[in-house]
Amino acid sequence: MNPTKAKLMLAVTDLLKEDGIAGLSARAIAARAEVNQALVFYHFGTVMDLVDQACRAATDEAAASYRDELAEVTSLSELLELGRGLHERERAAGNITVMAQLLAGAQRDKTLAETARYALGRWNDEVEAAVARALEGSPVESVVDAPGLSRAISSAFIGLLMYDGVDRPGAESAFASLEQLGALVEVIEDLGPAARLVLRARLKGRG
Amino acid sequence: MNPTKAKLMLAVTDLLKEDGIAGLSARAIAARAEVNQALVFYHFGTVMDLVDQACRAATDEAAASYRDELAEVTSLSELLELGRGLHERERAAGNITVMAQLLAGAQRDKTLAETARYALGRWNDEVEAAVARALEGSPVESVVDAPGLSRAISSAFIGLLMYDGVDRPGAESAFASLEQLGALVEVIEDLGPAARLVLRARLKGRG
DNA sequence: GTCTATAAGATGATAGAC
DNA sequence: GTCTATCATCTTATAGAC
Repeated sequence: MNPTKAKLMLAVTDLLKEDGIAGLSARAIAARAEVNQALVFYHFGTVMDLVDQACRAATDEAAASYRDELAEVTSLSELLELGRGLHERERAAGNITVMAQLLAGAQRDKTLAETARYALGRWNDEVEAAVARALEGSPVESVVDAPGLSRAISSAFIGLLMYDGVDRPGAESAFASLEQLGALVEVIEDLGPAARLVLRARLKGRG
Repeated sequence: MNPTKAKLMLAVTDLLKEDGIAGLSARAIAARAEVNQALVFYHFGTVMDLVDQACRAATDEAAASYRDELAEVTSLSELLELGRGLHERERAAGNITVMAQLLAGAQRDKTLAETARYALGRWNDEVEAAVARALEGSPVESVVDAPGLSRAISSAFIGLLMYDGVDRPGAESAFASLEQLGALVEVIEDLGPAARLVLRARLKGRG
């Protein structure tokens, strides 16, 4: 990989984390990378193509870095614990912030929408596998499916980190509540077989 | 209210819903409002002041329109049911999309961050009251608090609607999973007093 | 209050020297 | 591959006619 290309791609995600998609421009990116502005177009053709490649690469890297950790998850309790740590780290790392800004920009730009879909999918590949394992043998297995739950977790993280950007205490209390509801599910998970049957019967009677 | 001011303010939220914060400009807003570009500055001084006023007004109106509905909520089941309808309607109305774009833009602009904080707070005033009522007497009352849960619900909605923008089926399945987990909480809510005590005891043993 | 015209600067993108 | 210089076009914002 050409060092200038690498510098430009890194500058994109840095700026996305700090300033968001709104103020992103070829000149801002080049300045951040300490590189001549014309090189953006020499190496990537258009600004959007640079953003696309930078975000895909960053997503691949981020997903891979969480891969081993997610691979060890075998229960909802472990998933919940991992979520707590991930939330803290993501505040500093900003991978989810990049995704949130991608989603915000996707409304306008179709190229960006495609990039966002890729990032969402890539991220989900890792999360869904862990969720599926955590759900296995759990009494809530018959209630929720792994594809849906993993996407719910992802979107909740995205919403939470955006909320965090303007109201940190509020986001903190929101996350605490979600954790407590998660603990509730854990309690159910630890229920005896008799209680499980009662629960399953009651849930059957609903939507 | 001056009709030109009103047209400009409406144009802002329309554009925010359709194109997002990224492409927003005085000229685009004026064109959408079918009004001369210079009138943006005559009436509002700066573009950001126009965006600020437009979003605050739109938030007040949206929150008020949901107020009566939220006022009738007295249980988690009702809250869950309202959430399903709200999700459908918000996809068309776009009030939450406006908030998401506000949050995305807040990363860069401090004025926008203040606007986003206002919108989040205004929205929360309505939701938290309903959540507090729904939680009253519920067995989960000792587990989650209304301020935290209402903010969790808000941020989940924001994340879900952003997800929806690029992957509708994915967002749909995510929402379905959250609903099913909500149904689980409902089942717990309907538990007898003996089961409640067991649950409370088990939860005490945790964080 | 609304218009035209314009200033002063930022933007994406390209041509051509090195 | 990198630079300077430049393009047409876009941006916010203002001055002044009506």
